[in-house]
Amino acid sequence: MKNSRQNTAAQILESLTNDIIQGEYSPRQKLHIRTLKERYNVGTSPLREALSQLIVKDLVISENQRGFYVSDISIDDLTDIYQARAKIESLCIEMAFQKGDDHWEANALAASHRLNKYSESEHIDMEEWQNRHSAFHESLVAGCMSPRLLQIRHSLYEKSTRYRNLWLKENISNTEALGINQKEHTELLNLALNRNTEGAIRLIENHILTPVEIIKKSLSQL
Amino acid sequence: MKNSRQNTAAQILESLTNDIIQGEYSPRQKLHIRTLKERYNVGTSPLREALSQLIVKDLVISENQRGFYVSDISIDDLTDIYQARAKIESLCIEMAFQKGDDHWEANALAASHRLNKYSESEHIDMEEWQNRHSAFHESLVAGCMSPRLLQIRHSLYEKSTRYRNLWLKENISNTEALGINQKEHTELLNLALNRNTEGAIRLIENHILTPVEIIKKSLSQL
DNA sequence: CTATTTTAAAATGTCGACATTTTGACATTA
DNA sequence: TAATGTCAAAATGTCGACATTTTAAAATAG
Repeated sequence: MKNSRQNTAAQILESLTNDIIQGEYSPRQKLHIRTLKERYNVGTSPLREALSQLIVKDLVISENQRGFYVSDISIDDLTDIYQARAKIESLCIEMAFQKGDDHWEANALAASHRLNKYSESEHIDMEEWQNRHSAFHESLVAGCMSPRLLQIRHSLYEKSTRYRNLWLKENISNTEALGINQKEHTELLNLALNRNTEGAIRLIENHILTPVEIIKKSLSQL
Repeated sequence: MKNSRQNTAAQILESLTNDIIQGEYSPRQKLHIRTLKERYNVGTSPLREALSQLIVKDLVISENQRGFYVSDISIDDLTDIYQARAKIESLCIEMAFQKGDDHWEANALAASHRLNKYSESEHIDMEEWQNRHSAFHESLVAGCMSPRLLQIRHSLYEKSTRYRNLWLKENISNTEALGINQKEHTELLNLALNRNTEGAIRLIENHILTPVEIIKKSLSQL
């Protein structure tokens, strides 16, 4: 298998993005070209191209002649990202409430159902739950019909995921927060169907910002 | 002069970003590696690293084994970008009104003064005017104190500049729009000093969206 | 004459090599 | 002992070369 539809650089970018977000590499960690080449079995060029893209994505920084490092984290940055996320999500929700049509409602309803059913099931696989969870929220914001805002939303989500995973590493699987969430989700769906903008914004901002204080504590213990 | 503090890739990135935004290359134009190498006097690696970064910045797209192209433009994209810009700018303004302190006010006042004085001067250099203009708006949003939102704002601004320059190429220097703008700017400053959020948001959204219809017309004639 | 196949030229993406710079251990000096 | 200087090893960033793929023009067939 010589060629997939992606070139090597694009593949490495995916892997590296994932590995950084998942905490495979720690903040400020040096990313040695030599080591990465061996690990991902690639040459210099595609690797450096991927690292270059990660710079623009704010996951990596570089200093001339001193190589690449995983971006640092901080409580200030954590706060900033989550607050920006909350505002952008509100914005998308508000626009979706104005523009959303029958299909948007139907898709949100379906996504909510999929999340609900899985949340009530016996054994819960966290990854699958995450998928259905983000699918539900995505179904709601999709109604805003703005590719750029959705793109911004995604990039902020990626950055926040890094912080959340950092915290999850220490607190393996807390299923009790899940129940609380579930109520919020069905409530959010109803607010959407009733086009209750104010209520939805209040709820979603709270929904997003809730984890911040918990993660802050984990973070300040490092 | 062998080394500046920047490496070659970073330098090319600046040049290329500028050249694409300034319309040196047209939308959908093929970017031949060979040609670019000669034009910027660089080797393959740093050039491709710069192009890789431009992909993330949405100014360039690439197809595997088929090279790099300048991103396409469209009326839908134009509309989306400007509307997203208007919303983000409003958001920054709103937060700045809440968080802004005396220094923020002072800086805004100073920037407004610099813009005002230059707008009234005899001979106006467009580039200098642009600098003072964006400096004024930046002084206002700076009060939001959110690096991430300001970064998002900047990247949207860059993208919109490309469309505006596309239009400017056909309509060289229209100074009458400048007078109208000037009134809006002093009004915006007053709204800021009085923390009139609603008024400021209404004004700034209008201020940003005004050029859209004009650019649309230019664009649909291509 | 149009449509398909063949073929040569051009372009892309990847690799390894190399010059330059940084790093960090060791020696020298105050 | 602390501070500075020296030097070899390691790492970075850049280049040109090459295999593979795409492109587009010429040749062939229907």
